[in-house]
Amino acid sequence: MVSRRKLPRSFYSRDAITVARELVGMHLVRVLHTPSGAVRQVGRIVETEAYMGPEDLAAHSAGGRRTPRTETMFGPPGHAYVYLIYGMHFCLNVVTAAREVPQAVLLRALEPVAGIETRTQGPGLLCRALGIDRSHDGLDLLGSEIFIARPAHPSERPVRLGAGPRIGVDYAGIWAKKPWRFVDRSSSFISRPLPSSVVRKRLAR
DNA sequence: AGCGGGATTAGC
DNA sequence: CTAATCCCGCTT
Repeated sequence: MVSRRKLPRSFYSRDAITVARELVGMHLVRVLHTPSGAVRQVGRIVETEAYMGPEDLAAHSAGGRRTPRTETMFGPPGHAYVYLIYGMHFCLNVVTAAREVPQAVLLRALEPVAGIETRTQGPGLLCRALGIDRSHDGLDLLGSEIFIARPAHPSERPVRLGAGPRIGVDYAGIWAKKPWRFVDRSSSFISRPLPSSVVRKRLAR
């Protein structure tokens, strides 16, 4: 039963970098409760990004900025932070750390496992495929609508973790260069390949 | 009130 | 490379 493997609050009660690394390979589960039953979608998380809060200029919570939009990030860990970007796409994040510590992990891509019919390679596409929007902001990820679980069969393909700079945050100066984007290098479903310099560095070892 | 821009995507 | 599209955060 998947629910027994649902990640506990303690998993999210750590810094965003740690959570972002460990979320790669986990299963994101979306359950649509309809009058005629429940529809379950499952995707393997293959790409994440950590946003470290006040000091991280790439984060929405940079400088401790607390506004109606970012309020959820200041709340307890293990909840969904969903925002609208470019007037047309939603992005799903997982709140981490602790109350008053506005850190989060952006879920950037999934590899379909069950019930996913459209592309999930990119944060906007991921939300579109799972029907996630601003109405899910603040949702508890230990609930039954959206949650994350450890794969039922650990014997499946192992994660080959790779890291590189985060996407689309060039305005953040040195923070844009931190290797806080994590991908499963064994997956062909990430939104974009890691920079060649990173790959070269890894191969050179 | 008004204004500028964005943790993206698709299309030329 | 650029348009699309609109909410939000900050300035007047």
